[in-house]
Amino acid sequence: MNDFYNIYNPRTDDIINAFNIARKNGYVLILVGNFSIYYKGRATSQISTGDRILILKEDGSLIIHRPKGYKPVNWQPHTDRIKIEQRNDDLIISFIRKKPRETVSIILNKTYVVYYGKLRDIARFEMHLTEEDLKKFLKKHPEYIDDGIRITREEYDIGIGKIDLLGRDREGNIVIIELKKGKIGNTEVLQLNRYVQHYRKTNPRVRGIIIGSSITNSAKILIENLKLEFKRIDLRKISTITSKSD
Amino acid sequence: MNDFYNIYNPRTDDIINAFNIARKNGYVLILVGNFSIYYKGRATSQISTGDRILILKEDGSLIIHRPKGYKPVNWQPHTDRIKIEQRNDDLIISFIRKKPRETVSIILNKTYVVYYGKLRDIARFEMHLTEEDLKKFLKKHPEYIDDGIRITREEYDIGIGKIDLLGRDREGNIVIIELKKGKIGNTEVLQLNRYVQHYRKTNPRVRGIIIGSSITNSAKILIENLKLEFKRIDLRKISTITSKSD
DNA sequence: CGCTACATGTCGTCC
DNA sequence: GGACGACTTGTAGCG
Repeated sequence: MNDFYNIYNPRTDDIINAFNIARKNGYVLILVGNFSIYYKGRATSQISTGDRILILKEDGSLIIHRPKGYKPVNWQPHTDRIKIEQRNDDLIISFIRKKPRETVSIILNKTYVVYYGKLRDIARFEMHLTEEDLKKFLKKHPEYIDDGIRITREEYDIGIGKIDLLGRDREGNIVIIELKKGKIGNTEVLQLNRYVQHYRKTNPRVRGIIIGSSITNSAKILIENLKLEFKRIDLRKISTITSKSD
Repeated sequence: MNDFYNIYNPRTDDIINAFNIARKNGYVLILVGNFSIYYKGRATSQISTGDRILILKEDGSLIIHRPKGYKPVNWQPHTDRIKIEQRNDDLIISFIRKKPRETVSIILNKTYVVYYGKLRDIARFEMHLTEEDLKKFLKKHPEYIDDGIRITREEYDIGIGKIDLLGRDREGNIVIIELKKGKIGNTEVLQLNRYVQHYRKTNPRVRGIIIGSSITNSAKILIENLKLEFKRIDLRKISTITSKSD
């Protein structure tokens, strides 16, 4: 990282300059300062002055953090335009997004430090133990779902939604399988039931199986009422098998 | 902000020191450097070296950002323990969370800058145009839902979920109202239907009304099939009324 | 662009 | 602590 600039207690000019240079060159800019924030868009929000961290990334994503909490207090997944205004002693910076129309504005009271520079990161991010992995595993090993099940389709779009895995059991029943990595709740059961109902309109021989690592009591009752099935499968336990056989 | 420390091209000792001081004093720490990341927990992930920004907040929340994108590449909503190891020339820092058991580890290749200090922010965050606001408005002005509706309950827990607003119309029907600030999809319709079914088990005279600013085609069809109602209400348009009458 | 469903979702809130 | 639903959810994937 050759180009990296850092300004302590920057003057208003310095801050404006920093934003302009960062935007022009595709730099990441970090500002730590004391400011208030106003948001207007799908919702509205406001917060008076406090010490916060602002990050403006090279692609225009904006994240503002308070000293506590995982989530940013305000943000913008993408900013199309930045407007900087000087009003008396204040510096007002507005981050504008076009769709949906949303604006995050900050009124800078005091800026402790601004720094900006080119960050280089071309690495590929890899994640595992996702629902996708579970699906791939069960497609290869349907016997973990139930004996005699054959998978015929994957991510099958039936117009009203997508079926994770579709198959047949050895009695010739259609088997609709809904996967969840984690715990099953009512929402997930209803999602499966909707697909099952869709098939049962034309064919009564339909089974619906929901797969997850656990289930809530309420969902368990719902499953029984709707004549569906639950199968407990923990992806983390299976992962050892996967790494061996794959 | 009196205590604010900043180290360029810090040595390994400096980095260890910075983390220790930050943790001890409840400081926020920001590190910009080149490092790889490993995550193991509910899922697993890995990414090789690249320039990234790490923020460790005073409450132990950890956020690691790449130079692009709104979302952090890795994170930890809370870290219970930080383990720092020196292995050859590498510095390995692990952020450990107990429940769920998850670990984010970084292997530092190069650290450009570390800074840490006390950030003070006691302001209250205020948000409006939320579903909560919509609910309050409609409780006061049920005529916006339909003529002759009287609201009797709010956030009414019926065991299988919570009904946003419960009321009666002038024909004596029970009216179950589900609110959404934004667009209605199938999930929301099914949620409402579940509550309606629950009531219809003992009483056939039940109406279900779902309120939102718009609706997907698929959800519209589903609503008709299930004999439910959709009412378009845009909170942003209503907000002018609210500000006048409230 | 609309729609659907995932996510290490996180987070509040109520039981 | 578990369950449930909102969220400025964001984001990918598909038609």
